[in-house]
Amino acid sequence: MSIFAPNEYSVGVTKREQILNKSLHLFAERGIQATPMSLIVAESGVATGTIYHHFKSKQEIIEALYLEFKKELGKAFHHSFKQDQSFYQQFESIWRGVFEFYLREPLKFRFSQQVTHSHYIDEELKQEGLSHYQVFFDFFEAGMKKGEFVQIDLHLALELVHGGVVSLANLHLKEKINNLELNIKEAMQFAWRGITKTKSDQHE
Amino acid sequence: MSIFAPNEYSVGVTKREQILNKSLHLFAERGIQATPMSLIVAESGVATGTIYHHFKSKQEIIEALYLEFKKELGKAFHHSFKQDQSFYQQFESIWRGVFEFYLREPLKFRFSQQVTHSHYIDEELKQEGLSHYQVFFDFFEAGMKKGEFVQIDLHLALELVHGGVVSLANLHLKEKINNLELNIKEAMQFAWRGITKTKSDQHE
Amino acid sequence: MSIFAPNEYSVGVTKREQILNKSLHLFAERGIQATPMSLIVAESGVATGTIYHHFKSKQEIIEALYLEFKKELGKAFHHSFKQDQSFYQQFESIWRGVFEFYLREPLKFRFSQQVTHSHYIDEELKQEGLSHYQVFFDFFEAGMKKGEFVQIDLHLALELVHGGVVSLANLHLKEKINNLELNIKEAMQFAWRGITKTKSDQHE
Amino acid sequence: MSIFAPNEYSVGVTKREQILNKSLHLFAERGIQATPMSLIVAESGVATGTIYHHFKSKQEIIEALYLEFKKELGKAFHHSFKQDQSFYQQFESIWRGVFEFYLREPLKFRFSQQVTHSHYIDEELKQEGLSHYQVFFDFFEAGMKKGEFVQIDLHLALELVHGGVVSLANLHLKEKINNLELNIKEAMQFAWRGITKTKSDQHE
DNA sequence: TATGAATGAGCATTCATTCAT
DNA sequence: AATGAATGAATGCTCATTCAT
Repeated sequence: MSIFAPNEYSVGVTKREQILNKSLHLFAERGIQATPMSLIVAESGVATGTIYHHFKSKQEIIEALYLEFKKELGKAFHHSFKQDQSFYQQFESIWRGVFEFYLREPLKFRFSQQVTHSHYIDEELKQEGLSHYQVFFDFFEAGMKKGEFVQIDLHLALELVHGGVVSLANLHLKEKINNLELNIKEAMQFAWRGITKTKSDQHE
Repeated sequence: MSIFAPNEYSVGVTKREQILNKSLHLFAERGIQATPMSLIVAESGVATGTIYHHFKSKQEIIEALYLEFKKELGKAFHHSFKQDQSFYQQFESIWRGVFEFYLREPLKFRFSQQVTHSHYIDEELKQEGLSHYQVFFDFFEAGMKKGEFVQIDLHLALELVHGGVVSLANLHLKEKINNLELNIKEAMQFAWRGITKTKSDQHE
Repeated sequence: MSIFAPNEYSVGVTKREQILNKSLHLFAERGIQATPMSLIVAESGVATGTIYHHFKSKQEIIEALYLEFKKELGKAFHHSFKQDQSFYQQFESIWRGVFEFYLREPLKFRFSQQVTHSHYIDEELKQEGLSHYQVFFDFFEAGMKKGEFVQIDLHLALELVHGGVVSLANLHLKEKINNLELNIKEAMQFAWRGITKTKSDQHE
Repeated sequence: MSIFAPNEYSVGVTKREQILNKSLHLFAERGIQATPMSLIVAESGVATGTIYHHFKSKQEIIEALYLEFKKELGKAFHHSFKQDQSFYQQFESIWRGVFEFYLREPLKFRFSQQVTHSHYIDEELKQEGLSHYQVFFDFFEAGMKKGEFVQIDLHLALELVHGGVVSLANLHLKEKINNLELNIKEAMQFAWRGITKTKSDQHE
């Protein structure tokens, strides 16, 4: 590839990035196991050896993508969080920040869903990712201390709230949602009601 | 196989069932793609040809297990539902019924988690499974009509409520939950608050 | 299969014949190697075991069909041969007899073509079939003795004459021949000129 | 592979050629269906993957060999043809050219016989090969126009003449022919008499 | 850094055949 | 005679990875 005749990939995109981009695409659309290295080679326009120059193995590509995803998800949590707001406003910021990240990066979202529920990433690596959620943990603990939120296991709370974001993103990306804005509000308030204390409708 | 010399598998278990049982085990514990047919052969104590006598392909085993799971999950919804009870009691029955099914059948639960987020089952087959949730849809619609539940897309409601059950089952099976009974109550009430109307803490 | 409810195969056709008929069909149309026993089972409406009750192996079915073919071809030679006719009339009878047999039984013809040029039938069995051509050998030898036919190796003569019949049958069955009657005459006279002595156009 | 340590195959023979050579050998001697890829691997001294690096499938090896054969047969037709000779001399050149090609390349000849009468090559690919025979078609048409040859379908003429070459080559390679030179002359003149017009011995 | 031919263990599947009923 | 579940060696092929250039 001459520098005088840059091809379609050469404009500021390194081979490493080409490989990651195409891998993400293929993993998300076809599934990880249905994406052989040879296909990544063919699609990303590099040679077999070049992939193995940048990544030790297929597993390492998966892990690189996973870590990148977790980092960006962490950012989505972090950036959308605004101090000096009401708990509700903070909650909404986080919820929307993550949801919008998923809609903005549907490939990364789908890839993460696959990886989370498969055996591609070992528990250890999954644990590492937890640090990105610190913002949520801090937010939720503060709410609990103030008596605004129910007393609940932090991890469980994260899963319950995050699960709702994922569910709506999933349904929306599958085009099963008609009125998106309305359902965003519903899903969000579902979680908000879930975590906040109410006096009346407690049972037992 | 004579009735006088039954082998270790012969007590009322057909070869077909042996194959399905062992496949479920291996899929759940090692992952589907990490389970070659040769391993199923070795573990289930049948010959290669016997597997292909009963199932057209590995894919067909996966689909058979998926359909079986969906059917049983449908039963878990159905059997735990008791008419002539308060909405809350009905809700709790369903929630607990499904949750208990997951704890009773952790292999099926794990297998379903894998399959749901992979490309092994096509959309069409996934749609078929929806019929099993009719009990929930009926229940939720009744609650909406009576003004007890929030107005929300039925599928979204199912996902939001079911997502909580899955989250807790997941954390529990990974031994991340200390006080199970307490967290069951919390997760359940998270969902109950989520779906029920409250007067005070609505935002906007 | 009850005697009160004979199925479509039972009218005077034994299972053995069903198997042979369907095998011939499948071998001719798909090729021998592309016809697994399981397909013969499915198409002939018998059980696997039944085939192996009547035939020791797939090879034995092929050989049974081959021998049947050779016998019928022998008959085609024999029956079409009429003594007390001119050499040309005898030649024409044989040529046409064989050609008509091929058109009457295209499946047997195609099967024989496959088998002749493959390794399914060993040389020994092929030799056995030669006895059926005795009629031709006798006819040709008589013609040579009378000085009507050229002095030529008998086997070669058979191949040369028979080859023309096969060529035309092949082209006709592939629908490459427009005017069949004309081309029959041409192909036949090609062979007749070939085997008969002429004074003029010998070279050297 | 260093030039200082060439292995036993490296003298100007690419892996691709090794594979084709050995495949031809095995196909011709054992039959195509009796030649598993594993045997080609073992005999050609390459790895399984290497075969599939050069050929998409076993079918593609067969097709490559078939096309190579057809091309060389075309050359045999073409090169042996000499303009400015009598029709008989042209005929003899072609006949002998093809016959000698078959004797020179018995493996290719046997392979072609197998393939021609099996289902390995589809009609379309067989049609493509016809272009190689143009020399014969031109020669024969010229002879017809000059009134030297009988009026006969070109394809049929090709088959009738070529069939004789094949018959003799076959018998010779099976060592059924004693005096080869004599029988070459006989078979050739059989065809020559067949295609040339004679005044006397026409019937009807 | 980059290339792509070469590798070979491993995979899903086929298929002729056996055998208990 | 007939059945069809069961067998397992063998097949064509895949695919992550290595290595010489």
